[in-house]
Amino acid sequence: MPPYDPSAFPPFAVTVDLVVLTVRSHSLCTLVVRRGETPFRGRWALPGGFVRADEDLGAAAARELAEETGLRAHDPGAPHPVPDHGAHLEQLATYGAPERDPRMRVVSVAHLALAPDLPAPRPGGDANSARWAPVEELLDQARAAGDDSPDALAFDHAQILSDGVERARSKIEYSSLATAFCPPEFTVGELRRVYEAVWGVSLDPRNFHRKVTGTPGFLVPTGGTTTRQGGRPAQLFRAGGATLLNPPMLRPEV
Amino acid sequence: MPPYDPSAFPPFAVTVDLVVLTVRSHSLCTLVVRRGETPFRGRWALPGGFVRADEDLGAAAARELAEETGLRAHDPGAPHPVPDHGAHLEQLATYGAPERDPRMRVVSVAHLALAPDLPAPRPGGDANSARWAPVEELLDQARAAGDDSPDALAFDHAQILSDGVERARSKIEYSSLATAFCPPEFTVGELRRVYEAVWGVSLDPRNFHRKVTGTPGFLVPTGGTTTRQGGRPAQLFRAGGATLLNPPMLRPEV
DNA sequence: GATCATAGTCGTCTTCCTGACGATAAACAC
DNA sequence: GTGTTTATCGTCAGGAAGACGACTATGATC
Repeated sequence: MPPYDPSAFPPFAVTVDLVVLTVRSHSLCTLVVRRGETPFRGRWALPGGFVRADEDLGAAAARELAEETGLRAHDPGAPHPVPDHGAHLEQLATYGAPERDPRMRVVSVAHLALAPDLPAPRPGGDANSARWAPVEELLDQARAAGDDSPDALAFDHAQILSDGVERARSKIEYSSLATAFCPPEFTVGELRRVYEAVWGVSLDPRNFHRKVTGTPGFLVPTGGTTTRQGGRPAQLFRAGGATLLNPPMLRPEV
Repeated sequence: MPPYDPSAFPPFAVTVDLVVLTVRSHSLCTLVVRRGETPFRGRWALPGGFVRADEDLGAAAARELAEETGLRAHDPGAPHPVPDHGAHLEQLATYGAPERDPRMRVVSVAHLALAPDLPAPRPGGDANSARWAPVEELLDQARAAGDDSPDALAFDHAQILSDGVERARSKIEYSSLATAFCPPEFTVGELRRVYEAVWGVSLDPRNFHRKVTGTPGFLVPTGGTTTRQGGRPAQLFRAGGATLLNPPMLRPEV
């Protein structure tokens, strides 16, 4: 089979960028790394890198995630849920404006990862340093200072982050995805605090408890209890097999 | 600024593929073109093509859509809705498995377009011919005959089509997107038949009427009436400004 | 022109879900 | 013990949806 005519199409570089979200001290945080190279040297950016020649897009995202955080990604397409507790990873969207990278044509396939609270990030790859930053802070900076401010994220990463956060906010409404922010065993209160942090609202503990325990297949009790949040001991649960929440959890109007 | 080191990343070709959906004679249909070139010569495929060197991804999708159907795409990011009746166009997902194209590494950014019923497609580009095919027929063939059957879609297009249909099915639940399948003025019954065709169910006309007319901003009456569906004359409506449907339209369990 | 078929529109009733909130339970700190 | 914190159960009113009856206005058929 003859190869394609190389003049028929221009060459592109393809990268993956990661929006890694977690909940730390009651606020939604994302992983950012400081760029050590031009362009945008010294600015914060989402972790990411080039897709290798024989690598699938999802595999590239999983590799970058492991390099930056040590997390193993769950493959949503796997026939059985992976028993150990890795991160949820899904494709978010693809960004390919011609001038988004000043040096050449780069198309970036952004991915969204949701992880339970992690120890401080281990710097790796081309990053001088890495940190968990509250998303509100990052997005407010981009809105207030403009994209050219030294506090703003590099490239179009503010847009990618914004899209990723919106995806997470809407997806926990109608799926069990919020459990991806929790450790393997968790209490109803811990799950409620995840919703509160992601949505930036406060929820009625009694109605929330009724909703999540009344949805078949959403939570399965492990039998244990814990007092790690203080107060009366709470039942421990694992995520059940149900992935869709029907009817959905309603996000309160602001 | 020095260019990137070319050895740091492998070259990719980037294409856009289109899932163009419409409702014809009470069933959900998609546009497919017959391939005139290897690979998969003679097989049906989704329309698409290479992204040009200075072209944004959305612009490439809009260009391909216009070439294949003559439709102009609405830009969802535009500050005001475009008054004329083009198609809804949005990015769907990106497919980049290393062997998805046998000749070289191709990453395809799939887009989803929703259009009102159109005249027979005009063949264009590299397609020998084009047709509207019922999606159930196409997907059943892929499932029954396997991907190597001559009836199956080329490349991974059965997967892309399946993802696009699922996106459309879920998105009309909580948005006013179903109006994109309708002409500029339409009746409640015509809108209901769109939902019925996309979901493959039948809906109660009375409850549907109550739901869509009771949601503020969803439909605005034009004052006219029509009897083009037979029976009692029905009020004509245009799509209102509301894009989100809250609470959502509930898809009946199968 | 009467009858019929077709489609549209308005109501009613029951059931389910949610939001608001009272009350009780079981731990810890002092 | 008292107070504080968190968890859990229960009650009640309001809203939305499913099921379905009733009526209306057109064109088609006899």
